[in-house]
Amino acid sequence: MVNVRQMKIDHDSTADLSAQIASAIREAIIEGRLIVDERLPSEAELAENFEVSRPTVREALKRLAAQSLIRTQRGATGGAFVNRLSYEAAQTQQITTSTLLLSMNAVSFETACEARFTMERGCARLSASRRTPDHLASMRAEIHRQGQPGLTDEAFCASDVSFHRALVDGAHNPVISYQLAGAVEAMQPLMNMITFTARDRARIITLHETIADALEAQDGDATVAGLSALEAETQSLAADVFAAKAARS
Amino acid sequence: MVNVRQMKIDHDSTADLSAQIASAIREAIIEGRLIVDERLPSEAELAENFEVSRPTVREALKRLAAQSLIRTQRGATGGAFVNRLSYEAAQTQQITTSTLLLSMNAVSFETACEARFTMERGCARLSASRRTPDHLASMRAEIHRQGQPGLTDEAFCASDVSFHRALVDGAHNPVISYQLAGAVEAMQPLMNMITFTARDRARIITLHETIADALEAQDGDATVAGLSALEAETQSLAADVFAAKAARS
DNA sequence: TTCAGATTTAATGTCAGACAATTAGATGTC
DNA sequence: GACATCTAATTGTCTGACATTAAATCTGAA
Repeated sequence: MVNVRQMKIDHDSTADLSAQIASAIREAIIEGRLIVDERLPSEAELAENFEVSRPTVREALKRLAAQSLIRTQRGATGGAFVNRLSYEAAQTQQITTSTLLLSMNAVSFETACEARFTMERGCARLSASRRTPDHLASMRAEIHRQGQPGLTDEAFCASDVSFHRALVDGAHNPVISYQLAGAVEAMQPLMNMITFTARDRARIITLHETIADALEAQDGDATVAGLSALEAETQSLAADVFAAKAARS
Repeated sequence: MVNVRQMKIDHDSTADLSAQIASAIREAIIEGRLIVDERLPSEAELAENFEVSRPTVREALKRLAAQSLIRTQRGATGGAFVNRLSYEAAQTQQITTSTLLLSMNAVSFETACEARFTMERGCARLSASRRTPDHLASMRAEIHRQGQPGLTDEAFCASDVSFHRALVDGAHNPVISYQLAGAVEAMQPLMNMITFTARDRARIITLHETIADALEAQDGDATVAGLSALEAETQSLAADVFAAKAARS
């Protein structure tokens, strides 16, 4: 099972050697030829096997480390080990990628918002049937926070994100939570561009309460309806804000 | 706007210098202090600014390159440039991460399958109202392929994935397509563990036809119902297969 | 004047060798 | 047996050099 030692790369290719090496090892991990917690050969050995220098091997390993595919440990029994990709690490990456994707591609608020609510509605029924008192309590706590005077717009948005994540987590399916984390969190920078008047906040809070009530009653249809109403409210609010901005400039 | 030149790191920290440098630059990109296509200072300059050697800077840049945050170009006017994260690159990353997450964490077929169908149902209504003849044609083509004799199980699964991606793309929302790509594609390795009898395939194909018909009729409710039936069928099929496997061992 | 080709130059890509820092385990001492 | 020390293996970092690439510049001839 010392597969890494048989891997070869093409020295005549124009591509970076470190990129090629990283790809080769990445493939081995994805295909299961390298299993979780297995130790890779030392940097010196890898350098010899691939017939490159140690710095080149190190660049390749750093690429893999950036994707959380490996971790490194110093010392006598140290080395590079295949990492178990945790839900947490995967979520962090997902959020970073989603956030950048939205901010760099001029994705309209409308499109991103629609995506988020569409997927949230998908898990609304599951959440309605599985939500625990814990999740309800988190949601109620966020609603309460949202109503407090003196709250900045940014804090209001952050609380909104927490509210929605609690809703999603209520489905008790870690894969859903992971997938939706990106969609929910990536909206925050876009939401932060909006100024919420007291009336806006009141309307949103009322809808949040409607949704929480529906979940408490384990009423899937009502939860979906509440989310749709919230989407409509959010979209119209954003449309007003962006129209005003466009008019000013 | 030469912000990178003012960034500093903590040389006394136990953390890798290259990781610190990568984080600092990553933050700058995420926060928009470095904009798309902007050129970073040369490796030599970065080394001087951060007070580290060039190899250390290079390791940091490779980390960022692995996340598609930057690209590098050789030559006189070359350097490292902030990358526009494309939907394509983001999707590739998402699929890799999702696939690894499922394979490394012993996620049950049941959980992953539920996640996928839950989110697909979310976008079913959008797809029903927006699908184009193109999408319908792709789906019909995949259904036809699935019915061909001599098709391997692997090819059957691949076609199933294509069918579902066409359904998702029918929503005409790139953010949804991106988010669901991971959920849909990551199921493939799990599906590949199943052996499909001719009768199994026939049942699945019938359900696929039901779904395609519902989409063609722009009937959201029927699409959702079709997906639910397909989920039930898939789950019971998988349950049988895994029960048989457990009994044999 | 203009264009093709050679030259320059500024970058990244790669290499070799060295030393520092860290850590597990072996060794030795009380 | 417990504790301190030494040893060895490994990653982290540095220095300096050369190779490769590609844009910009210069040069000379049509």
